[in-house]
Amino acid sequence: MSRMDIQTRLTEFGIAVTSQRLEVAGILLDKPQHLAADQILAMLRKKGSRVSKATVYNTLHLFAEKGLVRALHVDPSRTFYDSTIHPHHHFYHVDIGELSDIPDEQIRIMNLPPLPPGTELENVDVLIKIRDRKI
Amino acid sequence: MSRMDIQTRLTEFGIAVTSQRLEVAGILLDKPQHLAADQILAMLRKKGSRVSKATVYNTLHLFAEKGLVRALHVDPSRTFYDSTIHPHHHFYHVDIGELSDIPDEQIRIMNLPPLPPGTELENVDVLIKIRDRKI
DNA sequence: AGATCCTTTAGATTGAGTCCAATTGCCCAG
DNA sequence: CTGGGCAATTGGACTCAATCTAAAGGATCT
Ligand SMILES: [Mn+2]
Ligand SMILES: [Mn+2]
Ligand SMILES: [Zn+2]
Ligand SMILES: [Zn+2]
Repeated sequence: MSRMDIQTRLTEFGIAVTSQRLEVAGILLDKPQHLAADQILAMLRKKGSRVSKATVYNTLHLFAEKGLVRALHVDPSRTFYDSTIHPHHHFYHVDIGELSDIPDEQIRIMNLPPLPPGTELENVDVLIKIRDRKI
Repeated sequence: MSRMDIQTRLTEFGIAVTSQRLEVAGILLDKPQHLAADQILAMLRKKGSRVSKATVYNTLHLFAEKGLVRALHVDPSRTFYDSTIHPHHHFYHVDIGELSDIPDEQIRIMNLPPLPPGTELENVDVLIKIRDRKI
């Protein structure tokens, strides 16, 4: 995704463009992936970028709030940000703590229960936990 | 659940009985609920119990490992322990950060995708995120 | 009693995430 | 241009769930 495309993307989602936001988006939106804030910060630093930790966190919160990326709470120790916003579900490989997208989008949930009164649906997450097969 | 029942429960799950473990189990297994370690610690302290923080954490880890309770990673800030181990799914009310069981157990997932090679299924979690209805 | 082994404990430490007050940078009115 | 206004950024202090450590406690056996 080119610098220009990213700029357009931010604007589409109602996010004011700044150089720091372009840098963070440039890393996360590069491909379908799940990255934690500290991983993004490390990648920025390796590139020689000087974006601060506070800004990385602020920016990811803003992106998630505006719907440009999706926050995932799976690993108990940190929040992952998903560059894919098209609805999809995940495998979580518990032995290695790694998250991957479910290729088959055909998962369907039958008999969705009635929601508690006064509430509305935000979204449905299916998380399939897998582990190494023990022979 | 009586003291004696809890004792039996621990033994069934291969957990050596100690007074601290009975106290922690006494609180968590009291009813179907989702509690974080610090909530359990606070409840113990209010009762005048002297179980240490380290023991509460050790104990909950042990319980989850042995299958007596289930750890849930939903709230990004802490781990909740579920006293219900019968397979079931959850609502997560994002506005108030509260977890509740889905009453209708009839949720069914169709078209479960093939697992990555060399892995086996551990379990499937469905998390339905809900929020206050905006009029 | 002593030896062995598991469990508990206080307190220090870790680390993701948040907060804050000061600074920077951008945009526009005069 | 110029400087006032305002959002965005920043370093560093701070929070707090969770973990670690090394010492003490407790049970069981001989
Ligand atoms: Mn957050
Ligand atoms: Mn844990
Ligand atoms: Zn994904
Ligand atoms: Zn539950």
